[in-house]
Amino acid sequence: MPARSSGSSSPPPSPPAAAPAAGERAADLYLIDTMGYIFRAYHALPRLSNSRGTPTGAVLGFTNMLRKLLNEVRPPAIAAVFDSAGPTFRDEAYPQYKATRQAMPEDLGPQLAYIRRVLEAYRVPVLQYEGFEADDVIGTLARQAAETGKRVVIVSSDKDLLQLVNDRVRVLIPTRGDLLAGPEEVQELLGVRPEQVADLLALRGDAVDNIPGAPGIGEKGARDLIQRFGSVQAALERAGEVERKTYRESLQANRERIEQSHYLATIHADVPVRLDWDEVQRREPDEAACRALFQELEFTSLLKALGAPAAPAAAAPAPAALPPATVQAAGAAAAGALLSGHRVVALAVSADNIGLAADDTCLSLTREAWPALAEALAARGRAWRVHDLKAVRRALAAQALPPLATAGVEDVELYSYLLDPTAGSHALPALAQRWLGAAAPAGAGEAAAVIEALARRLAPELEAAGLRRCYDELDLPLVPVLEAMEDAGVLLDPEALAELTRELDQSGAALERRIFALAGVEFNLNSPKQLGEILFEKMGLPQPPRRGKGKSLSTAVDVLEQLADQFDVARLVLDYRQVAKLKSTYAEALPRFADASGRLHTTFTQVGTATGRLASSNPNLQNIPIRSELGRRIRAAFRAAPGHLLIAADYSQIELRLLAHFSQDPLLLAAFRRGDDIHALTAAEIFGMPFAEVAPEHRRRAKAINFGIVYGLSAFGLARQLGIPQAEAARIIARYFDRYAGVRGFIDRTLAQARQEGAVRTLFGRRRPIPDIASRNATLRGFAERTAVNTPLQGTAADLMRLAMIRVAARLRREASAARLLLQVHDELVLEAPRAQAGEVAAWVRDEMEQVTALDVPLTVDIGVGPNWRDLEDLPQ
DNA sequence: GTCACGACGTAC
DNA sequence: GACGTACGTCGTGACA
Repeated sequence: MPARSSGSSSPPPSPPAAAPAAGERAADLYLIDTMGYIFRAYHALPRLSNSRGTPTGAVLGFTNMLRKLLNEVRPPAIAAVFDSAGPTFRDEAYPQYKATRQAMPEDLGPQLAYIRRVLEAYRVPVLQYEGFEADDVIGTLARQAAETGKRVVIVSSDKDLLQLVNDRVRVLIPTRGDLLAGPEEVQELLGVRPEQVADLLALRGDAVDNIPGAPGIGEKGARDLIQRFGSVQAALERAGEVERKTYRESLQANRERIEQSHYLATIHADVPVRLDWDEVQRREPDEAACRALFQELEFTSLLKALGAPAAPAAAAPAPAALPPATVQAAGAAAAGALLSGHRVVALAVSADNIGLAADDTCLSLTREAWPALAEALAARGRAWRVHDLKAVRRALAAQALPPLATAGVEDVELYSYLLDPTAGSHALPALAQRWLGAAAPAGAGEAAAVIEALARRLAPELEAAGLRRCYDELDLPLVPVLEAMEDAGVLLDPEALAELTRELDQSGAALERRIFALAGVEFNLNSPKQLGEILFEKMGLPQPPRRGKGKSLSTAVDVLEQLADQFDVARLVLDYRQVAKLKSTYAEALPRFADASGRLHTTFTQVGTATGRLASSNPNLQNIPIRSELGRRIRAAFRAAPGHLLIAADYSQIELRLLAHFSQDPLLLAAFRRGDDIHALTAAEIFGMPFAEVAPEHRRRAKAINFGIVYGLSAFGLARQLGIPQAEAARIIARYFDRYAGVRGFIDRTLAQARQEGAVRTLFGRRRPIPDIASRNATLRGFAERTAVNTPLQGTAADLMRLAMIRVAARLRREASAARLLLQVHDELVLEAPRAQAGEVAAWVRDEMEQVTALDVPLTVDIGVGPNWRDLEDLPQ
């Protein structure tokens, strides 16, 4: 199989400059869904025209896409497919098909002739067959090519064509950042397998293709139904089982229409056309014809590009060496040979597919080969290379294969994250593109090959950047800890939330009535736009300074707070907002995530933040309310299991302690060593008063300053936060730096280092690039500077917490404890322990956390133990 | 209807 | 211009 060339032996520059070109020979044949693309380009671009008034926007958009494809991918064979000019068999089957399709916009029609001339100038053959639509022609040609072992890429933004995707056929979606969709991406994008796309569209409909779909069933409903029943036919037959009335009745009442939709959505890959390889071989563009055409259209930038010499080949990073061909369907013998011949093996596991790679071989395993893999997984002394270890371990468990031991694993996702946490996606296709200049892998064998190549490519980078220790001691060992926490979940009391929902409903409705009465009109209270107009225009409240570039009047909490004393309506809106927020985001939403036993399993993302913190989603359990009394009702619904207690352990003032450590400021160091109330002390210092005389208001302002310092504060920001004049804020800040000169020094040193290295680091060496630190744009630079100051503090706190979690998890195992880690909320850990052991576990958890590392100030941990996440009793030191 | 985005608000 | 890091909900306007 012609697959990839092994490419040049010289590695790409490091890190890769700009956007690397797509991999050479990512496929053998490229088929463009021409009209589909043109419609997108037409709508996406402004209505350009040349000096004679000829509309040119769609032509330009199409030409740019085509040029990029030809130059960056250099397809070996390519064709632009058009729909039949006359009626097709679908029109005959369903006369109403396309009957309602909107007429082509009047300024698009004339552009089609130009687009054909563009294709002619670039010498890209046009395929158009009377009686057949482009989709069916593309489907047929792709099938024919794939059957002979060739790889095909379809260029289209039409969801319909995703049904053609398989191991050898992928869809390049220009409107989604040139996503190259293989079977896994289709699953990710649509939630169904490629062969179910037509079923999905039959229910959901597709306006672009004029597929009506089932009324009342949208994207989500269609996906759920197809996932549940497998096909539209099954969904129709078993419609009676559907709980949701809208869906059930729509299925039952629209059977014929849905079946028709399915027919229309199904691509017929068996139309009588034949792929002629000679015809589609790529040829060099006719430069003279391009030049003439671009002159006529007045495409000056394209003309300029033509004039320039061809891009030097060295500009693009050479593709890294990838193993040549995937041996499809490798049996036990091939797998056994690979495994016994290599100690280090890359492993990719998807839903039901497993790939292995080592050196220059990669395999997609058949079921027969799984026992060989199982044996290798269970053996010791082997080093595995993977992408997303947590997911791989889960996938193996789902297939009842032995667990993958964590030690020694190379996870290229974590490598990528450590090398640049801000790099954007760390998903495998993105890494393949970014580091190898290769297209997204299509099957499990190829995925393993890409992982193998990435591991070889990134491991030296990791060493060079001094990040090996972070990987070995923090990021890798954390993986199984997070996996266990997600698996454990946390018990939710749905009745408590149902009761709260009822109360919130009532008070929300009452607040709404009172607000409407004051406003004299009913409107959508949830719309900031409408609310702003009512408050500041109709009711004449003093208008806040308009924020940002938009002309909307801000109704944000700090604006309304200012008005709340004077205008009842502002207070009522604030109260309504709180009620609405708690109801929609928490009280109603959380129970929907609970499993059959009532537990909530979040997903912790280890590579989701710029600083090294974790992120939590689906549901996010790192932003459960705590500050207001009503909000704490939500927290009270997080319960310990029967016979158990929750233990919450949080680092006290960890970022300010780190500030003391980094800055070596004598006042801060002394304060933390004495165990002072740091905010009260700051108040005494900046307001020049004895400690004993500090009033709550002083402390509040000092607390805002302390937080501000950690966030890289400005006088403007502090003024807004405290609602004081900017000049006063500036005086307070000046006074702070006067008293805490060490902090000034820390900020200056950090900024100097950021300017010099273009990056900042945490105590453990975790690195974050700060590219804008040298920007001439003052806004960008200011942002970069604040980031540079904040990241070492926030990031070091995150590192310490990672280490503490690893230690706590290790001790739980060592002691064979029945307690479990459940949640992490940045500076807090939540555990669940049998009642009898809770006190003892709490005591040693505190100890492990406080002793996690030695700093120049003590770390202190506050511990609470109780039946739920709100009612916690302090465990004294 | 779908989608992307901004406004807003919750946490640390 | 707007003090750091996240994620979820809602409304909106553009596109279909």
